[in-house]
Amino acid sequence: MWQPNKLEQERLEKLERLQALGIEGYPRRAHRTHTAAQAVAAYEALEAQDAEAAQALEVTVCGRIRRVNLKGKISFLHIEDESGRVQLLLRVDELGEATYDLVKDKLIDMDDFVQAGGVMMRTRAGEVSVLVHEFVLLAKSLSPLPVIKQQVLDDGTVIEYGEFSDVETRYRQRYADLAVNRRVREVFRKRAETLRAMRRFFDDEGFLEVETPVLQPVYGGAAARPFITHHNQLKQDLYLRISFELYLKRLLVGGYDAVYEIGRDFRNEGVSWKHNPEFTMAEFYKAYIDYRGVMDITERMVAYVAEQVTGSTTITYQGHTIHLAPPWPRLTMRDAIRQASGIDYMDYPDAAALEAVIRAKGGSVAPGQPWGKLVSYLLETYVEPNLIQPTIIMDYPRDVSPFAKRVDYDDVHVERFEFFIAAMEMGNAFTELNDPRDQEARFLEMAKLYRAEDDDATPLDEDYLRAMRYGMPPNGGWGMGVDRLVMLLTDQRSIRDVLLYPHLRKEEGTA
RNA sequence: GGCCCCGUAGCGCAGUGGUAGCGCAGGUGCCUUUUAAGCACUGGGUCGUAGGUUCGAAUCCUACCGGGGUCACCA
Repeated sequence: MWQPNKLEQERLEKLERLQALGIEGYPRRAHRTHTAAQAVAAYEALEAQDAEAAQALEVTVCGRIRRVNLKGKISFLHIEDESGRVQLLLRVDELGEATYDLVKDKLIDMDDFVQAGGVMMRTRAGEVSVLVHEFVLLAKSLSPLPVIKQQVLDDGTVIEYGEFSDVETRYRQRYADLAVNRRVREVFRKRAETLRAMRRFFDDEGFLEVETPVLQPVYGGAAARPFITHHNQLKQDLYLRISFELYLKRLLVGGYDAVYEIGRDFRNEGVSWKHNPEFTMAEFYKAYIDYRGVMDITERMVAYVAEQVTGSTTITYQGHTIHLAPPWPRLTMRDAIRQASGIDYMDYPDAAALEAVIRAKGGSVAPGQPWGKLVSYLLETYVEPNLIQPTIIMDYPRDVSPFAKRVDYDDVHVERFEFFIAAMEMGNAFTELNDPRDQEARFLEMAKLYRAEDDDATPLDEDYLRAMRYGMPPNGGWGMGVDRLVMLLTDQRSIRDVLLYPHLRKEEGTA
């Protein structure tokens, strides 16, 4: 139940006073001929040709009031729409007293949406403005937004005074955050551009965009705890997908050469600066290439998207200058770990020995973990934090990679790589296993390996094996955390800052 | 889940045992080219919640709620 505070009560009273004057607080219709940016641009273009003619440019603009400066019989308002801001010059002799007094008596507030019709002009101070002769309230704001003032310097840089920075309130009330913080709006514009650029890239490469089930009877394709839900009519438990992998590869059986999907995955696990329970994943599978082909596509895709979104393949992330142009260094996992930690894990072929040497070096790992997980621990601890420039780490242990093909003449490693940028794991890819007998064995092996300690052991997907038995072309597959790429391209430190509505605990007093 | 930090007016913050403050925003008045407009006057607080210690608590203690960080977890 809304309890209006003092400021809100004042605005409610203003709304009543407006209604008493016959002025609708939330009229049905609005009219606009120019965005703020278009109005200014149109005037400047005309002015460049003919200063006289420019004075006759009629516009009607709409937007939210972001600055109010009342000066007696003349007032300046700045309104903002998505395109930017434009100044309104209100004069009592242009508007008439009745309308002018709405502003002078502050029945119109900061944050209200208004419509203003008038002619474009330049003030004495030189600002392109609308000299208003028609002024209409479009929507009353009852709750004032946080106040941020800005100073625009001659070179166009904007200095902001006052802040709306409380992260909890910003995430809970993203609408207020967006309304007030222009830079936040910019982040989500770049997010959209990132997605567009990715789709354009894959489409141009001949991939088919597909959509596969979010609700799955058997989850798989990754190791994560799922969210469980239930279909009432079918009396069936369903899982929210943790990956798209197995559904996408079935499509290669179906005859598509190359497919991709961009969508939401759900993982019932911890929340952190790089984890959200639901997040955006991109995956592709392409027939007749191996993981080296996937590496090439990865490098080109990331460079292309960066170029499209930021204008360059060299970006700045949290103070680091990062070069995304291909080629990226490719290191085997064994070499990377050996160089960074001094440990050659091939010298410790069983889990107990590897665990012992990790402990001897001061590492802390849970006892009894599979060998491959210990190797992953070494990578995460010694290698990953230093991978600022884009780097491909390849050839992963077999027992943590149930969908990847073995490396030739190597019983330990599989053709799998992950790529890292800014010390973040961005994605994961393999030469995909397409032998149904091998795949079945790997499922069973994984179940044996993980059942003991993981309550989320990946179930065996019989239908996936059935699909594979019809024949699956050799293929390379790939998955990437899109949110992390957006973080990189927008220089944001937390995944929450690239999600419009990051997950938060339920607020007290709300349903 | 463990540990650490934070929660004071709409927003940003100060206040570490003795009458709750500042800036912006708000209200009233003045101002016909301002732009972080200006000038004068002025209202506004369950100090996250609940207990406790104390003559006295925003301040110290405990628990809880919410947030952030970090570790664990995330083949």
